[in-house]
Amino acid sequence: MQRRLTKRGIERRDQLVEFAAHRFAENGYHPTSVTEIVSGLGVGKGVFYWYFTSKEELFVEILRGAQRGLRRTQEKAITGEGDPVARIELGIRASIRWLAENRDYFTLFQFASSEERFAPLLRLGEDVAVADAARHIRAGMDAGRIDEGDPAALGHAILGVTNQLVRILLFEKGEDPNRVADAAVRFCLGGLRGFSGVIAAGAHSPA
Amino acid sequence: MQRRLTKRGIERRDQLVEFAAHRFAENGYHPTSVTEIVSGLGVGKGVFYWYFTSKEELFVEILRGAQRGLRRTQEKAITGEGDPVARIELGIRASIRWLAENRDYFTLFQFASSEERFAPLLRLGEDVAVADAARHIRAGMDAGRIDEGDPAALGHAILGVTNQLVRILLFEKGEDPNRVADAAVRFCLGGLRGFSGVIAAGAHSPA
DNA sequence: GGTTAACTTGACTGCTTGGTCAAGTACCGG
DNA sequence: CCGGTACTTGACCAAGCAGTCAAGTTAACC
Repeated sequence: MQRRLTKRGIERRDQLVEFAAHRFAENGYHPTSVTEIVSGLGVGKGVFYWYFTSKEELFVEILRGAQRGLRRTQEKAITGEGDPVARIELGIRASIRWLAENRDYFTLFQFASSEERFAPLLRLGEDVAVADAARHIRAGMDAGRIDEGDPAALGHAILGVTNQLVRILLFEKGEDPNRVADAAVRFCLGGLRGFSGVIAAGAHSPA
Repeated sequence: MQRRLTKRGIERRDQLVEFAAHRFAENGYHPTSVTEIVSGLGVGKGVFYWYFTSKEELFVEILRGAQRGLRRTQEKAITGEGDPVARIELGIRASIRWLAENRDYFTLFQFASSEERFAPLLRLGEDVAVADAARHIRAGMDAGRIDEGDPAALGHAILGVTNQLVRILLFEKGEDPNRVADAAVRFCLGGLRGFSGVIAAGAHSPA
């Protein structure tokens, strides 16, 4: 049950969330202890457990908040745009911008998707994002602008490109977010247009 | 220094590696203890430390072995193919097949890329894979078959699509690996062909 | 100023871990 | 068959963890 927090309590709680998110991203979820989090803020252990029932609850809340933030950013970016393909592009650019500004959350998403206790939540958030994208992809197909295919699968392909280029070009090579977005948009829109026919002989090898 | 192992020792060591890889994938690296690994095999703790100096050393060895296996599979798949675009397709298909057969390693790659002590090794393996792909991409560009762009970035985009579609369509939805490969190849070859021009007005928002 | 509840401290507890090591067993070569 | 080395056992240790809680502090309301 949600306890009533004062202004001071809300500020402390937000501080814990923000600091913990950063430490989890820098150091890993498991290697980061509750003691490290509270020591880093110069407070006692009981403060932590006043606001959260467990370390895991805090982490789940961080993930959920990040997912909401990303989704809001994408929705805001495409509102008012009539062309479905342009909406897809704006969505890609918005998510890349958000990820550029929220590197910690990006890292936490990556970790969470590979640990069974958090993967379902991550998957849920991805499904929401992909369902959002799939609507625009379907609209683009109806307009004859996008090749036939499974909109959800295409949405996931876009997600895969975005995440990988953000991780490599943005975070590891430090390239300009706009250039990273240009590369992602180019590849993804080309991918949505598709590519007919199988080229390679023996591509479907016998089982 | 590499100690001399007997046939029995080699078999035990391989058994530890294989069982640990599975447990790490199922349960997470950190939540899986050395005790759990040796109990699962019905042996004592000392066996583990006879072959490995630490839990971390075992994990690193598992990652390296998996990376070698994936690379060998891709190289075998494209050997003898003259068309660079076909080589790219065959490489994508081979990696999807290998990942389908080695789900545990896929999960471990995902985890490792988000933890700072393992991310550099993962990144190294990815760089090798992408450098391999970039050669074919460059050859395709020289032949006028692939759009201009940074071959390494395009290689990473392919990696992103492959990993995401494998995780979602193959592992979570259980689709046929060939269909997953078809979707990946289609999107990637379309992406390599590129997509000219920026569509959306205001795509480059002011900072 | 007094009362109350939110907020805070940090010692403490029970538990688990990674890693060690003395002693025992198995196997192989001479 | 024996000696030597590889392999094995599992109790033990030091360290650290997540989480608890009695007691103290702060701030807001009357």
